[in-house]
Amino acid sequence: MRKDRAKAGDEAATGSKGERTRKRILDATAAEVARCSVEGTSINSIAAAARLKTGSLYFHFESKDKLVEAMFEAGLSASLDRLDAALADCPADADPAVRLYAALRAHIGAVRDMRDYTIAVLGPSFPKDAAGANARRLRRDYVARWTELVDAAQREDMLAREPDPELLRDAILGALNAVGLSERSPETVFEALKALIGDRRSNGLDAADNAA
Amino acid sequence: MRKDRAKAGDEAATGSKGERTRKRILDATAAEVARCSVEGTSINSIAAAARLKTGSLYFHFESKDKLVEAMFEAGLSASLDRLDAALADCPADADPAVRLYAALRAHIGAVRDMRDYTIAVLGPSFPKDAAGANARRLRRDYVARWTELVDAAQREDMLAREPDPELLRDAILGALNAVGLSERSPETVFEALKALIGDRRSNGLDAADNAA
DNA sequence: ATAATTTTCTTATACAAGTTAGATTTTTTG
DNA sequence: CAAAAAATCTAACTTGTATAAGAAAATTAT
Repeated sequence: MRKDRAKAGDEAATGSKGERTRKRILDATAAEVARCSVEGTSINSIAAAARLKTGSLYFHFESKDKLVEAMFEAGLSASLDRLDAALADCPADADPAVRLYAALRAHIGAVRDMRDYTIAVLGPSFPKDAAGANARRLRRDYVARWTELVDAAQREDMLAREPDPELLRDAILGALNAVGLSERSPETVFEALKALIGDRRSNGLDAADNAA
Repeated sequence: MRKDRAKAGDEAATGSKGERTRKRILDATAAEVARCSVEGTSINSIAAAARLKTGSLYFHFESKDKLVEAMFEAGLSASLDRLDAALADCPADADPAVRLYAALRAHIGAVRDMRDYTIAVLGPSFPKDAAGANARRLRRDYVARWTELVDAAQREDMLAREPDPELLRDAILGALNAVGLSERSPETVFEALKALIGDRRSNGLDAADNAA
């Protein structure tokens, strides 16, 4: 009955007891879902990971589906917030490469800081079709940001113009997801993606590397 | 008790009745796993999709795990065969771009011709750690081919040299998987990937587009 | 066609998962 | 500290799932 206020990034042991265990349950859900995908995780394992008995979960969430959905929403809205913050840091009229690189770093940073949530949400486990209207909307917003970035990059000839922007966006996000979860340092991962995506304007050599 | 002979690409209604239903079961498994991931699919739904009663599956496969594993093996070995055939068609000393593009086309073609198997195997559902030693070996072989391709491309300066080849390979495969399942025509998909990957030697304009 | 064999169906069992309701404990509040 | 509220536990019930064994049907060979 209580309105949600818990975000995925917080760390301190703040809020009432209820809010704290609610957060613990969401964290546990993210961890389990990241490991076993949504159908593969039982509410038993979630409860165990949250140091609760199975039935107790139902005081905080009315069903497994609602719980998973809440976890998705928390992860997605945190990722989206980070992305928007990063984009707000560089002016809208900045070079598309700068903005695109900022987005790459934001995504990689999100993976680093909220690994389980990110894997659950952006990674293999996410059920593109099920997963509640709210989560779907957040995810649509997230990829919409990338569509804009790619589109702008194409208009400025940073990226090839021929391919459909949405196809190119999916390819970039696919690469990002595949590599974002790697063990390497965020910088290494970022450099690899930058090298893959490239910049048609700077022929051969790299030049535009001025990010926030 | 019968040695396996059914591959994933065959289409004709050939072989004894047992082999035909065995194939039907594998197809159904691929379809269900592609839709719901491995833990999400019940042996009931597989049986239904194969027009059988649940118990009858156990005449052909001794357990759900073995069945899923057999499906993985069929899909992987078919994909690998296609990739190797495509690579055999262009000489080992061909330009790395030509070989890389051939591999891209082979992968996209595999997705097109055996959609469910490919989604199950290369897509989100595949359990990287579980899934039987045999399937794991096949998958290792598959990505190994790509490592070689990327490595060669880096040596010839088609791709940037700095990024770790395995990181670059993962990024490319990630893009490939994300976009390979798209509804667009294989050519469109291929062109988008080619544009993303690019060729550092042909600055700006495209030139090397002579594939098998 | 008849027998042998292969394939499929039926039925039963055991277990795990999601869920609920009520008792019990903990936390908060006056 | 006592009463109210919030949080957790216990112990069931329900359903679905994987699997096994034997009967029934369909295929194949003779």
